[in-house]
Amino acid sequence: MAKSTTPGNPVAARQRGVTMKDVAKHAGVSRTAVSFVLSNRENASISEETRTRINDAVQELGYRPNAGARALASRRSDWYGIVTEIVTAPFAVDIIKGAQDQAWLDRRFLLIAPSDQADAVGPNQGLEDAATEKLLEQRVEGLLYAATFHRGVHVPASANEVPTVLINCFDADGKLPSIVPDERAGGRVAVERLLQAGHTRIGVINLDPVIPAAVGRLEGAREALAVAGLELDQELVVSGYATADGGYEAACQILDRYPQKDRPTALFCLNDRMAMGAYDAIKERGLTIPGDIAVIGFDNQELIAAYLRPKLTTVALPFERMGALGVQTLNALTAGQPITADQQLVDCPLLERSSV
Amino acid sequence: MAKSTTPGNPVAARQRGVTMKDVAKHAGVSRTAVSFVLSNRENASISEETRTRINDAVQELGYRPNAGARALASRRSDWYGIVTEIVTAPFAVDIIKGAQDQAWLDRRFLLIAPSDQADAVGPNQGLEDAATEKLLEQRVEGLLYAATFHRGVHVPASANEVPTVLINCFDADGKLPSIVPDERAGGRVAVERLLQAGHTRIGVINLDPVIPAAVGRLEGAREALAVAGLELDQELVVSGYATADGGYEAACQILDRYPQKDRPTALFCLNDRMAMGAYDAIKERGLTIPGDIAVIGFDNQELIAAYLRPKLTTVALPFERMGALGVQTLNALTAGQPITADQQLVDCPLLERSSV
DNA sequence: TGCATTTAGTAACGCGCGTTACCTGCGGGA
DNA sequence: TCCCGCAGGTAACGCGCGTTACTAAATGCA
Repeated sequence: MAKSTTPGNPVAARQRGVTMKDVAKHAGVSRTAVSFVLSNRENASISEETRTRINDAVQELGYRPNAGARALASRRSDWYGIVTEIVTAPFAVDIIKGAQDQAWLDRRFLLIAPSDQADAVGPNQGLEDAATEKLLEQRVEGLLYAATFHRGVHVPASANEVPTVLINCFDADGKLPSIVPDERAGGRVAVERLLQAGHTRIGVINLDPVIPAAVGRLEGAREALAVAGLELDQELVVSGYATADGGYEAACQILDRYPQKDRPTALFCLNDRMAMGAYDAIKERGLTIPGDIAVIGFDNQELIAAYLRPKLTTVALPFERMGALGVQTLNALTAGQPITADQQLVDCPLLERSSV
Repeated sequence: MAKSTTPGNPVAARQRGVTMKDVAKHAGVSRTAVSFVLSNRENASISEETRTRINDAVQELGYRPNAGARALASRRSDWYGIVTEIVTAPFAVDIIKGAQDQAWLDRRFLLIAPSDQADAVGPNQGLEDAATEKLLEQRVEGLLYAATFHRGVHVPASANEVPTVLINCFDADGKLPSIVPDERAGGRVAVERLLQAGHTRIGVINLDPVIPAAVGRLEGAREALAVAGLELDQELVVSGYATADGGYEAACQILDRYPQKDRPTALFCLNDRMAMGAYDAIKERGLTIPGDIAVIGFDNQELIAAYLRPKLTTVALPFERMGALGVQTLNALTAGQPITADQQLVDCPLLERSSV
């Protein structure tokens, strides 16, 4: 498909915007004067009178600056780009929200480019490369990469041309700064909450044990138990698929394995979807939440956690905050701060609802 | 990998971008020749030899076009803008995905600007106006407005300066084209499915009766019943808050009102969240789904519908398709098609799972 | 009065690119 | 021989703006 614009400039010609030149003519001054006033130059000497005359002209003509031309002349675009699979798999969409809000505050524009990358390792980087390339063509001053779940990733080589920050993922090559949730602290706070409610025998419904989320959260759980002088009973840790069905099955195993007196009185589900399944398993057995079994989740997926009955107490992933921090970090880097491979850990707050 | 864009001299590339002038010098031709080759001009006469020489130079230097400069010179940006509250309330995030994928196919870039507008009517249009303004400063060639739920909206006046299309909402002033779900057909298909499964006494858990979604879906339900020679029993229609709790209570009302033989054998829940609550009400009464009571939802909120047990049969809102259609409509408008206030209705497909 | 500042503004250049007008050779027909 | 036409380019302009030099008048100061 070639460009379908015919030589005649059909559409573009229709709409010619008001330029500085027009404003200048209308105000009876030079274009330079207009530029000075609009950019609020400090050591420009423009009398108060012409200044208002120019501002009036701007109002009357409805002048609107041309961001592209400005970027070209000033050699800075005020744009950041974010490459993300989140558009495809919207689980962590709050990252975008956080980043965009922060960018808006900082008078920057965030260009969002989709990356359909299903797996981090495979050579399916076509679209991701293309997205990065497209963003660089727009002359973004910084790049963000955001993943739907915490993991290591490889970024396209061309990302090295501008400051780059990873969000909810980290550089598998260990060269770029990143912002990730503090899974361990999250696991700790979850189990602390259960301990505080008097539970000492706690079942854990685990994710795939190799992913960073599972490793961190479980370690945090161990730490919390250790502080209370307890140990994590490996028999009470059951892994399953990260779905409601997986959670259901894992919960059944844990609940049916013991006579009532040895049965755990609380379940720590490493994500909310599995907690959703665990609810079913518990209710099926005629047990109540939190009376007989307390449940605590992880992720704070609103649609689940806030709508389960009883509402699910869970640990939130700080997506929005990570997004904002990403932009702030980019601000620092573009301002000249040296690039390091630091990992910023962001707190995962406990959200009390009614299941503990 | 074979494409060695950066390995040459990444540092130099960062400091000052490679321009056409550099490519021209490297290839020993004029800048014009480079421009002609890169834009694939048809009636330009460039020998095959210099053409390849230029392309080689592009590769070797890692030249990347400057989108802003190109837009400035050619007076077309290839950008569309989308103003949306979806970033804030990600329920309908698939609209963005659909729009972005389509834009990508059409070699256009979609700029996403957030609008924090909580209510459609209030004068809280500050942020929305600012977003529109910002997009126009980028010289977008068209605008999309996307809402999280189907309703009438007012768009900022400046939106009239470029072609504008509304998605999942419609112009309260009746002047702009819009793309909305065919709620009525969706309601029809849901009830048809229940009828086909043999249900004739169907309870309806309704939304706020005045919103377009409720009006349309209910009307569709009536139509389907009429075709089967049945009438909608108004006693069986219960409204509630659009939440799981609301659905729970409404379901309780319906289920407890009648002796078993008069009890409806199916529930049509006008959204999935309410269906989620209805599940609880049904299970609490020792009834099974779909054995004793069939349930059908609306919206296809994946996190709910795909994870409820049994999985929820529901009618999907065609967000992705609406997004894509929005971009396609914009393509037509920017290509010169006259602007009308047409409402395009998009089908809501039935998703069979296990609750009917 | 004489000279140096300061005030108030303007002319002109260039950012990177698309585009139009032009220029140069060369082969062929009359 | 002359002229025409065409392949194969190039010079030059302008898109809208930031920015640096420069100018011309008003003011300060001895």
